[in-house]
Amino acid sequence: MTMRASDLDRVKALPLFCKTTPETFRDVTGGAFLQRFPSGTTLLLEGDAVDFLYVLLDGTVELQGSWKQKETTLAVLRPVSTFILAAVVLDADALMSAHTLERSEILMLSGEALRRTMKQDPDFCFAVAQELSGCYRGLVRGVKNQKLRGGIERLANYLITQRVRQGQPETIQLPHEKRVLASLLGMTPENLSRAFSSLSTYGVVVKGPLVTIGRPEALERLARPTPLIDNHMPAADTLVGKAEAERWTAPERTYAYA
Amino acid sequence: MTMRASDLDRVKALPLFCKTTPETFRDVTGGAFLQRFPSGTTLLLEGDAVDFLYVLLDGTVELQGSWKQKETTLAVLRPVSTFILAAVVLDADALMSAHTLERSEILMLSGEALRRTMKQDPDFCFAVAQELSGCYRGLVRGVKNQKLRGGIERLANYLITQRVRQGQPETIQLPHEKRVLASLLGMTPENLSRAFSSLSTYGVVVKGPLVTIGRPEALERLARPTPLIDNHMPAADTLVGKAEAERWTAPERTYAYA
DNA sequence: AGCTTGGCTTGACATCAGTCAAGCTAAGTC
DNA sequence: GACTTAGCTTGACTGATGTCAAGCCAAGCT
Repeated sequence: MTMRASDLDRVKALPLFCKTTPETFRDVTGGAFLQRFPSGTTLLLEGDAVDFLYVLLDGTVELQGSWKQKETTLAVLRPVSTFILAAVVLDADALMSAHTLERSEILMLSGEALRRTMKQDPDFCFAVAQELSGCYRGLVRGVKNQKLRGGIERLANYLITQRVRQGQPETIQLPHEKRVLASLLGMTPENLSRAFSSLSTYGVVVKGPLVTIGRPEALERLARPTPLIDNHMPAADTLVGKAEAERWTAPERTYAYA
Repeated sequence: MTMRASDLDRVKALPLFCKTTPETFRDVTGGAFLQRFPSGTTLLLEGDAVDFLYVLLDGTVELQGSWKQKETTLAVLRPVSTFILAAVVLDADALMSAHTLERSEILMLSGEALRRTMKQDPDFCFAVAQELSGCYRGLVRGVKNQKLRGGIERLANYLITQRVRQGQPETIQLPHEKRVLASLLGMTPENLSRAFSSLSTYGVVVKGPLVTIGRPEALERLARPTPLIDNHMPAADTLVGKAEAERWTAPERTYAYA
């Protein structure tokens, strides 16, 4: 409940809000409240009515879908991110469940206020539409990744993307547990292990959460990343949303393939 | 170029436009033009800049993604549908290519005009946001379908969904070639054939494009459809967009499973 | 009618991915 | 420091899916 001014500043800096007028921002954040959750808390279950737009300010949140005892990770979020925007806009039930992977701080904005404000402020509404477009395109990339590539190729591309986001170091750090990564990549933990070991041929060495990419060129020849699937936007100090990430275009690079 | 008044009426009836003022509708459709394409025409390639919002008025359009000589079908559209809305809103490159599967009539609306109008008319902008949310949720369903179910289960659920959309007849008609269906379901044509034959155990009989579902209950026990993945909205006479389909909630039914 | 074509099917095979069970390792506990 | 636990890894096995090649069938053509 206690909300620091700095928290609101971080929300205001989100692409969704960074161009809104102070009045609109006040309207949307009106009945908002900040909540802290321990690790492993379920925030939302599939099928639940969605009353709030969630903004992750600190910690990690996993979005997952399930069917017949099986579960799959659809996304792993890090601060600062919003989630379940689409369900809020349509005032519909959630299609995925959300739970914390670490102790997290989450700001909850009234969905009703958000919809009302959208109808009043066209600039804000446009920002929402842009954010939704970005989310949509992120999912299109995900479907292509899933349907067109095999497990090892997905892992190889994941590593390359992480390397770019972390500033091209020789050794990158996996941002979450391997079992979560496996689920995100659409494979079992056992298979992820095997995929890692088969990448040793390409100079990849794993040591706990640390992955050293000895020969990036070799890995890229296998992975064949393309801007039409992989968003290689580097991590910036500026906060960036799904929409901005989608507007960004890759610099000249050796994408030799269609 | 020749555009019938009835064509515009059908566009106006789309959920995107059905609540807009005549002025806004005129603004958006201002520089629009209608074009006819033969079967097999490529409308758009992955990576192309997107200058228009496309509205399919007649025929069939396939959206696909590709990587390394492989292609996969992301959606098959029938009239009346819009496509590549997200790319238009962000003024970004297309992530999927589009081509006609039949002779088609397509209305092309200026993307620039659409974005301009969104910023002027909050109600229209809201309708766009709703449509985008619907598209997003459709993709979430698609990812869950792909990652959580096996090939046979995907086919079984596809058949059940078609049965609902076609008004629960005993025999349904596949709306497109089997090779397209295979790609849509994320499998090879060979495997689709085998999947069909393994469904014969559940009362499914295939005769060309006609599929008879002899024991729907048996098929449902295998398929385990759920409103969190499958959108069983019945085909209505009223034109329906992605957003409306998402707002619709399933009637009481025997979803005995989580 | 005979021919050609494209789409679909079938079989044999190779490859890939999931499952089960056991063992390893590192972190936290007492 | 020994114990416990959770996460990860490894191996053997099974089942699912892709690949290649051949054959079938119906539609359209000459």
